[in-house]
Amino acid sequence: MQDEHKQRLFTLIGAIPKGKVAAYGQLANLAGLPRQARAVGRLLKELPKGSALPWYRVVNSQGKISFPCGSKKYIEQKEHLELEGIVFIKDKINMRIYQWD
DNA sequence: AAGGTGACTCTGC
DNA sequence: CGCAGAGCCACCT
Repeated sequence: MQDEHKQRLFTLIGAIPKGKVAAYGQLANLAGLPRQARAVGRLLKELPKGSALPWYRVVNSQGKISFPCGSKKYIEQKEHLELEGIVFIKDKINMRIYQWD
């Protein structure tokens, strides 16, 4: 993946408003990378743990967290989101309401 | 160089 | 709502 695209993704993710979320595929599209939702996931995976990027505002298209329910990562992400006012129902959120745009 | 993998997504039952 | 199957595609072996 090109550096240019990585930069665009970083910028986009950093631009997600507090209290809103974006799907992997959505970000890929906005960055000019159609059909590369997985690339977004890879990028987030390689982030340093102390990154300032709001990686937790990225969920899958179903409005669910892409980690095994109950895992440490899962809980960490969920807490961040709830702290911003996002409400979980049955381990998922209402994308109609929270999706960025 | 061929095959496996996965922070994905869509469709259908 | 849940599970399965099938695309999809950059990376790693």
